[in-house]
Amino acid sequence: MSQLELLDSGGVSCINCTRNSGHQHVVGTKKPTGSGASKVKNVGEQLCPSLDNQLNARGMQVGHYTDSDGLRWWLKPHNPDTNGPSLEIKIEEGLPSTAELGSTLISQFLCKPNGSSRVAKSDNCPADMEMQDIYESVAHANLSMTLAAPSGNSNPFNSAIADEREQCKTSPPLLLGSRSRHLLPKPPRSSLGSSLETNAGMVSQIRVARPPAEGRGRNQLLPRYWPRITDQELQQISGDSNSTIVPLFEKMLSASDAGRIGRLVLPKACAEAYFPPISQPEGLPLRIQDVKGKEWVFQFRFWPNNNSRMYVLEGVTPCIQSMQLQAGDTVTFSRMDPEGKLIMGFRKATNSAAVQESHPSNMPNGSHSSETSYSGVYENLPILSGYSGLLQSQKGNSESPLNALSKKWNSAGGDMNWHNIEMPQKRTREGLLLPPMLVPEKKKTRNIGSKSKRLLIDSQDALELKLTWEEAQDLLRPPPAAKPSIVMIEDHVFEEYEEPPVFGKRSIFVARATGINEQWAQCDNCSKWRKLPVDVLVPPKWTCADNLWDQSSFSMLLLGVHVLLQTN
DNA sequence: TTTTTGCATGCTGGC
DNA sequence: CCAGCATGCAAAAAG
Repeated sequence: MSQLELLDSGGVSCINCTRNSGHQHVVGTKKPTGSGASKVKNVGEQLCPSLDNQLNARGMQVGHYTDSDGLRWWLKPHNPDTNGPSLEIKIEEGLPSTAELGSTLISQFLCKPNGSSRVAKSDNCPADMEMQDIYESVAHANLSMTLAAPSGNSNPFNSAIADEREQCKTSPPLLLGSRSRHLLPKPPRSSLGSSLETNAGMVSQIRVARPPAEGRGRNQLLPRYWPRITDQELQQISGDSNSTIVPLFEKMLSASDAGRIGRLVLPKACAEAYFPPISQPEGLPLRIQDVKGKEWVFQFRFWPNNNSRMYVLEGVTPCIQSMQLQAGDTVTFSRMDPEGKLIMGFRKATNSAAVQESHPSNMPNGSHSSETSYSGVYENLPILSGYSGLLQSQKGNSESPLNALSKKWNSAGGDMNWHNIEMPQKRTREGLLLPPMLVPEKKKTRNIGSKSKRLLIDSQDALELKLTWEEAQDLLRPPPAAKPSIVMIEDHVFEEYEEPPVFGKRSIFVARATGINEQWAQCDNCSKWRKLPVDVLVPPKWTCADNLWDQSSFSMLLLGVHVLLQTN
């Protein structure tokens, strides 16, 4: 087992022993080469200026989002310093899962009536044009954002590497010149009008997969590793300090990761992008602060593997145990700039079926969410709670969105099945046509393979669809010039925008409900609108006679956005 | 005998 | 097809 040494690092609390300061956990350091605990010591003062400072100075930091351009921000360069060094945005592997799902879903909804993989232009669709911009920026632009090589030997890890001598000796200066940089977009913010702007604080809690911070390598991180962190969590991490928290990546723990071996396999691209470069298999000790403020030193190393490398963090068991993590939970890695300190957070997979067996969700409405803990703050972070909207058809025989979706879910040959809209997996539903987020997948990720021992389920997918709708809300906002017509549904006033961008046979109506926290559904029989409990799942076919009150929640309806699909 | 370690194997998803 | 990665497994080390 890994050695555990306590070295003087000052002011670090420790839960494995009762003392609160003056020592430091050093784990995973038993190394034949001697690059282990015995070599771990306090990192010296910064030897190299941090590139991140430069980046931050260029507005590249992600700690604070103030822009309100919506999803476009995600996918477009954000370089306020147009006179700065040459930047190109690189989106090599695709969109973040959320953006991918969201924009793709919307595009499928709105722009792909024929199931085309391309986004068709639509001159009578301003929103479409916006989305098309997004798509084209993604589809065309192999946007590579590379910061021109800065001078100097910047090292953002100077406070994370436990042994700076080894680092400097074995690792060349970061290949900053080749740093591929991913823009750090703002999370999608609803621009749904004044009624929602009053809830800006809530919006900041939207959990989105953020395109990761600038990395060193050229490898684009897979969206599943993109950090999902809310603005609120960022603020919790940074606290009142001037530090900027840069979400780096996250990883769902596999059974192996969470096992007793104490080896956390790191995604190669993440390791190479955000952790210090290592040239020797034994790697180097890496100092990481966990959510409780404790500092751990893990051995960051790699194994040769098929002419490649397999990066691992060794000695994570005590840390994982202290966080009470298990397979399916997610660990997150962030960097605190300008110190360059690595921060390790976690998010419990409360919506994991496997985890639920022992940790049923305590969400009062049964909605499944995830909880991220940073800096010792562990609390439920409601993901768009407090609002529900309507996702129902227009009156008459109009096909509800859910209907449309469910049909597609069950239509293998449909032109808008979930596979086509780039959900991670095919979405075939049985029984109640639940939205994907509410139905456990037989095979959600590669973690759930043929091997029964693999326990993981993907807690991200559910979130992704939710985010899809969050982004949908952002995308479906009416054109600025659109003037709403006021309609009354029951006693509630809706601003209904009926400047229908026509996509094939569908028209889109976006209505903004003002000040409601209710869910309404239209009876398929009598066409009358009924107020339903927020937590009720509304199936595609719903009549007043249906008793739905004890169904699980349907949290796709959020922010009071009323998305109406109408068949022309 | 148990645990740790280093590598191998094979599945999976992306290209 | 191939890279990535979860996990298996055997050898080495430790108890």
